[in-house]
Amino acid sequence: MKIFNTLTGRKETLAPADGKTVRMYVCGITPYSAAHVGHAMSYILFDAFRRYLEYRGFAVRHVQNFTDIDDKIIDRASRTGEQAHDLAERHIADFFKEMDALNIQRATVYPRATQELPKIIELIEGLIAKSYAYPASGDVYFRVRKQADYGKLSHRTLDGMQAGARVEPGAQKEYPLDFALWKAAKPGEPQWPSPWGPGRPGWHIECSAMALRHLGEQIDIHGGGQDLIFPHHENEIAQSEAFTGKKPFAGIWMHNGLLQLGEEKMSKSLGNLITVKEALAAHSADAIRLFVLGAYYRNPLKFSQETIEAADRGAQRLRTAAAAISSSGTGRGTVADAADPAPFRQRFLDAMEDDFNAPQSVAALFDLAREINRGAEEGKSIAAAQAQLRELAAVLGLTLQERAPQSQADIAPFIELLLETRTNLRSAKQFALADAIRQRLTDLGVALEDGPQGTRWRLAK
RNA sequence: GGCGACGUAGCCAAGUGGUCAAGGCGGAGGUCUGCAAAACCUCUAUGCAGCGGUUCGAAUCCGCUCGUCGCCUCCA
Repeated sequence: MKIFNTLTGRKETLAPADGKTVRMYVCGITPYSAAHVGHAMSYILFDAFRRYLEYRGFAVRHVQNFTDIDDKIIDRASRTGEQAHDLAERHIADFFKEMDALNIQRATVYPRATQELPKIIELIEGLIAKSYAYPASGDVYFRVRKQADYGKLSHRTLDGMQAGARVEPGAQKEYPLDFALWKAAKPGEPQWPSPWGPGRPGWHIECSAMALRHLGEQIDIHGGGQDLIFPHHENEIAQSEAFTGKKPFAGIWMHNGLLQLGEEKMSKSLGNLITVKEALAAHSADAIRLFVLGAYYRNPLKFSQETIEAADRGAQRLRTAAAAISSSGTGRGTVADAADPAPFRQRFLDAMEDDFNAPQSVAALFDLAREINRGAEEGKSIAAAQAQLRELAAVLGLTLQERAPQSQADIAPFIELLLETRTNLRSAKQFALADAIRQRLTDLGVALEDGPQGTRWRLAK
């Protein structure tokens, strides 16, 4: 499988060291507020990527962090009067709930920054010992100029960055672009003891520590949104490679494009967001996943009401095909052969192998759906094709389940009673009454479809 | 100011040197149906922001112009 590597700017073959286990680190969230669809996009993409790797026989060790201590959390907590820790844990719990609802597989490990202090301190000490870092009044900074290849991921130079630097040079820094590994605690802030006094880790060091501790010194894939390339991932490389002396820290750097709402990226700081919770209230997980996977992961994607609704209908189309019944079941069909899913599977795989081109894989699924529907009309056997559709859809994390299964079980007998009555009315050519029942059910979100084998119903959306 | 992307049909979005420019949604017509829905069939970009250039051949490579976005500060 070939994957585009941000570091080299080329597609490269994914080849885990032991040939079997892919060690993948994906940057997680800072849990100070609700997750939005942009986060969902990133995690849906990496989830589908992981599912595909597993489908192809790789084992995946997937680590995703929580930055559960940082300025924003402290800030938010001080305003609400909540403990920083409680605030973070509350959002982490919500995050899990929402990711589960999106059918995102749990990572192997979810380390939290606040639970990795020993490793973080070990790293900082090591960097100081090698003079890659220096303490200054309780802070510790990374010496950016000490590393000749600093900037290689984001393809920048120190001079270029200084030109338009908006960073105000900290008084303690030797050089304006040096970044904090450790921040001295201000009064009242959460703090941990360290050789440089009480304080807390800087943003970037936690990820290096967690990756090193949970995956090893050299990992296969490091992923996240494109907005993390600089400074976050650049700094992670700097720290990790300086500490271990081994390059590359990550074999492939994989970055997803950002979700735009209107003409700007959806982000917490801009406040133009739709939360995952809101999205899930109105749309199925399949629809949200289809929306995300319908675009190439490295390109920006525009979110709009119209687009997500298109995904709703697309998801329904796939479900309908997966549940279709061949007309041969009625004895009408005469064709003995079966719909052949093999070419569609091949297209699906070829697309995924070439830099995880999910939109082309999705297109193959839609074409397979058409093949199934056509086969059903012609009375072909479609069971194998439907099994293939479900299997490949599952690789993308699509369930093809109708929504609201639990309430469906409860209301099913009542709906069926109504359908029975309506069927009798239709037999008696009482169409006005029959249509009235159908209309009322439609208004309540129950869609009816009259077919040669009787009336089928489903919950709409 | 520096760096990096992008601009493909009404909308979303693949394609990135050579049979027909994927797929979804929407729209038009048709088949089926008591009607509807679903499904199926046909159609919906002689053209890929604009202008030059390279090439036997370009949406696809190069240059310029216009427009949009991202990063350079927290951010998936």
